[in-house]
Amino acid sequence: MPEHSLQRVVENRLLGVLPSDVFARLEPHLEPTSLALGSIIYEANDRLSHVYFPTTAIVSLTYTMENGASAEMGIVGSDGIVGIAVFMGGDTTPNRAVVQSAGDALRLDLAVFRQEYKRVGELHRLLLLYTQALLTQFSQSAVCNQLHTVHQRLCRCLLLSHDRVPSNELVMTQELISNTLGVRREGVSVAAHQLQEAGLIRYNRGRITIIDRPGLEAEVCECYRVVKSECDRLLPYPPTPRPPDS
Amino acid sequence: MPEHSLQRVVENRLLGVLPSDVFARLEPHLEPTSLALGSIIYEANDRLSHVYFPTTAIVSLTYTMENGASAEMGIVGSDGIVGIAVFMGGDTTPNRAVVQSAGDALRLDLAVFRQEYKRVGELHRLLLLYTQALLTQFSQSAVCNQLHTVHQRLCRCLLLSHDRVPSNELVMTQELISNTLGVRREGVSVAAHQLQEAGLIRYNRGRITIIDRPGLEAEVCECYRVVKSECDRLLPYPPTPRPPDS
DNA sequence: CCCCGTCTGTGCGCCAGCGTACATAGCCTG
DNA sequence: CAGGCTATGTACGCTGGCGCACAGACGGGG
Repeated sequence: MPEHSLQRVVENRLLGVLPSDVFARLEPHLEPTSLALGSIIYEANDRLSHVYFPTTAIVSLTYTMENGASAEMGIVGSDGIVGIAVFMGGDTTPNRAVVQSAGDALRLDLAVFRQEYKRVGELHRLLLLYTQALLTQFSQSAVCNQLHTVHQRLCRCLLLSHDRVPSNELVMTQELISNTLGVRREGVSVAAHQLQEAGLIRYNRGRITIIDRPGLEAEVCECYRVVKSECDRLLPYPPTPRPPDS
Repeated sequence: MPEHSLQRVVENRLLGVLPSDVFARLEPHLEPTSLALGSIIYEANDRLSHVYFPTTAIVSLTYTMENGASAEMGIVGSDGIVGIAVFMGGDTTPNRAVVQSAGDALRLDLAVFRQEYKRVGELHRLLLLYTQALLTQFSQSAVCNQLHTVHQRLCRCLLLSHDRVPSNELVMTQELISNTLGVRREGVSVAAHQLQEAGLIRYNRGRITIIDRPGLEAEVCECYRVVKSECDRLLPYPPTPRPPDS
């Protein structure tokens, strides 16, 4: 059996494209963790003790205002890492990380992570590329929030989430979605209802099933495609594991 | 005279905090350029030949939709660098860089820049810190665009611009501001009129003068403070040159 | 099996900002 | 100094989304 067989079953895109020697150094320290819906990985200005590589969970990066209102700037799933501030040098950020769809992640101790990062090798390179992809997410959120309707933005949210999860079912409530879109829960309710009427999704008490993905793609604004294609351009899929459309 | 005397008169925060040996290597290649109002430094997906360190100009990073509508995700002034994609590894980004307030910049050839960056020294460290500050700008734009009024966001735009320019006068038209805020020009017109009536600013055909800065700070949303304090936390001012409040 | 907490649906008055259309007012140029 | 271009002011009807107030409706626990 090939020495990197373990790597193949690791369903995280960043870990999946690491050279096997780098992965081998990290692998003993990767600790499986399950992330519950709505739980908070870090608060604004928290110092982290670990970084997280989601596998089936989706984590939403949001900012919460003094008055309690909140909005999202980007999401991290099996394509990325939670905790970029620890390698960008600032250690903390003003946003918080909330689990938006329940699932699993691999967490890695900060000391181990930093040691590997300092080698300025492939991990370093990949993380900066990922950070650029995240920058695109952030910027497109700014644009989309300003120029598009709740309906369009809900489609974007569903598609981005679907891309980062292995199944057709998203475990997320309309309440949580409204916090990330920065709109009222009722607004999400009517928009979701329309999508269900149109036969694009089905949902029930916190479980959303994507039924007609091409249909959603037809309704979504160009922001989704910009983020998606930039993400694919910057971080190719792993060579052998599960292809994107399987 | 100290060997880094030239550095002191360089009114760019990033260049200003470089160790003098690093600056000495770059200095011969820094080429003064003047940036005209509304001119475009790079288009979406352009490959750059230089990076730019603004000194008195302000550059707005915006995305333009297929239908021509646009919105801003962040601005770069004397605190930063235009062209982060060249060191993040992606080479291009989906946004464009437009000169939002006329002024000057120092430009640096890409080959020279990359050579210094590859040393993974102080320049490398500072650029990643700056990128994190920019990430905060992007994310706060996403939040602010969703949750705040045109009035508040105009104040934010004026204050962020004022922070990045040595004088009280901003050379920018309401038309350009409306492109960055992603709203109608008429909307900017009424908001600016209110600020003038309140005695906070004065303006005339593309020239805006900040009269009452504390007054603006009283009207702006918390987003401004978040960006400002994160920026100051991550990138301290140069030790000796011009203090921030002079 | 029933109860209660959570999740979702719906209605109504309100307002910020849009789209459109046009008016005025500086500045530059001839 | 006249004419035209650019920048700014104003008005009006329209609509997306807000705030609020409830009304179901599903599902897990006692």
